[in-house]
Amino acid sequence: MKLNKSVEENINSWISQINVEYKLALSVDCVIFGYTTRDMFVALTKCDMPPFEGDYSLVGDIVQPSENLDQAANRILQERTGLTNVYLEQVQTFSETNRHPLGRVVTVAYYSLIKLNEYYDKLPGEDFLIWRNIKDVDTLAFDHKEIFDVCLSRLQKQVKEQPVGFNLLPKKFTLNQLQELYEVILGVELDKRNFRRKLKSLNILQDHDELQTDVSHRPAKLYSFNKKLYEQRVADNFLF
Amino acid sequence: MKLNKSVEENINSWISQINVEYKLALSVDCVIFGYTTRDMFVALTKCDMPPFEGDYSLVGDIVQPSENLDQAANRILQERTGLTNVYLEQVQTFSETNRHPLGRVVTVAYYSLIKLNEYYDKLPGEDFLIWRNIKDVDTLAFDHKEIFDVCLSRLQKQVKEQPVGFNLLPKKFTLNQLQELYEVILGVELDKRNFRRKLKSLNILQDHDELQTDVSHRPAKLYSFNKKLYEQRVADNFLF
DNA sequence: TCAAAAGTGTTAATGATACACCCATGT
DNA sequence: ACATGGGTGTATCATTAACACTTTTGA
Repeated sequence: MKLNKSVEENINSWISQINVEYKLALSVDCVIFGYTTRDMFVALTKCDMPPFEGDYSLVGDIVQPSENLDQAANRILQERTGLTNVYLEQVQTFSETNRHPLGRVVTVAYYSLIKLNEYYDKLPGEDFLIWRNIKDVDTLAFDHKEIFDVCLSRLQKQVKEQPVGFNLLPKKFTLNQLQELYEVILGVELDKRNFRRKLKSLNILQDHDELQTDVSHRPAKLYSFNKKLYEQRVADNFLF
Repeated sequence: MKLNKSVEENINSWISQINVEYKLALSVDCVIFGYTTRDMFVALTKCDMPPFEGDYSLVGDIVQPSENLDQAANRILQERTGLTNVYLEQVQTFSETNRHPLGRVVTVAYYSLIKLNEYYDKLPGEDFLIWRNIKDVDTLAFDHKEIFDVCLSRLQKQVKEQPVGFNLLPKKFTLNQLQELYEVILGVELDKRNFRRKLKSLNILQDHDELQTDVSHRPAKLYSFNKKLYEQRVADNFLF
């Protein structure tokens, strides 16, 4: 793999990890989706690598010899957000030979889902991780815009087929919060009554007979996702 | 990556390609599905690598420095079957650190679809590639059984959402041939009248006003998949 | 004339869509 | 009392599922 000389001279956090003796480096790039009321964000970080200085990139890292891809993705999540037990989903592997200026880096894309409300105080400051509204993502370093688009499409598909959305809400939530989440992810408006009928018919929500507090209007009932009901339903029929 | 000494000593077709200086090798493994009337096969090859001597494995190879993953998959297909322009779909990347006895090999799984009827005479002999009925796949070398299962599930899902099945049939086919294909892939029986109504309503088939020949019963009409109609339909609404 | 697969319609059930008003709470 | 979001039902339409007989051809 030929390296551009001017690129080789630029030392940064990546070059120390890509031994030019390797034929190939493997990395994991995470599209970290963070949700908070009515807004979906993606975690970005500033890129200091030519020719992408000043651009933003997804967060990623080289896969270490001792770890598999899921472990690498979890480590990256932990290092960048401090969070463990985050929902992670492998999406696709990107391998264009010239996709990385430092040499041959094949990257495995993951998306992950984070409740920004709940964990915001735990998350590092703005200069370490930038949370960009997904509606405002235009260009990114490397092929990261393509990776972002593919991961967002995958999320949109999965949210219609599997109960992944609950990873973006607090344990207990109202039906309207859930509907708003679906609307933000899918970028469409949904009918309130049809949405409720649909979700209740799925029979995967647990009613806690508990109400919202601290709202200046009629408080809504709180529900939670019941994994056991879900698995039972999957075993019986299909779902969604 | 520590190598088991007894394994290191066994020279075979892989060890020459996995330089122990690399931290990691990247490979592509293909689940090559071949279809012929009422039967779906997968291409296997005999494995001579301890501890899997005598087992069968999927066909795969190391990704070369000059090629991306799709190119590697196409090359493997070409080398093993002689076929080009084969339908290929990247499925998932497998990365357990101990999945390969010779060291760290991360593999990207693809599935591909081949018309066995049409190309059977072009395919290499039995000792080079073994075509095993997918119903008879039990154990495979490495983690290849898991890869096979994941790829088969993916095919079953995609065939319900996209027009991939047509890659397994000759250009012109009868509606019953198409139905049999779906039944074999999905492992279920379908209702003839409902199947026909459904497919005609999709409006992606072209009627050639042509009949089967050489059959000892009433000949069926021949249809072909019309890509333009399909793309138009995708542009308008959704599909399937 | 027989065997073998081709071809064709209707009904019932289910799921999806469209749509408007009253309710409970805090201020 | 008012502003805010919470909560509910019905009618229509589209899709899916279940089901059996006649037709055409070659042997």
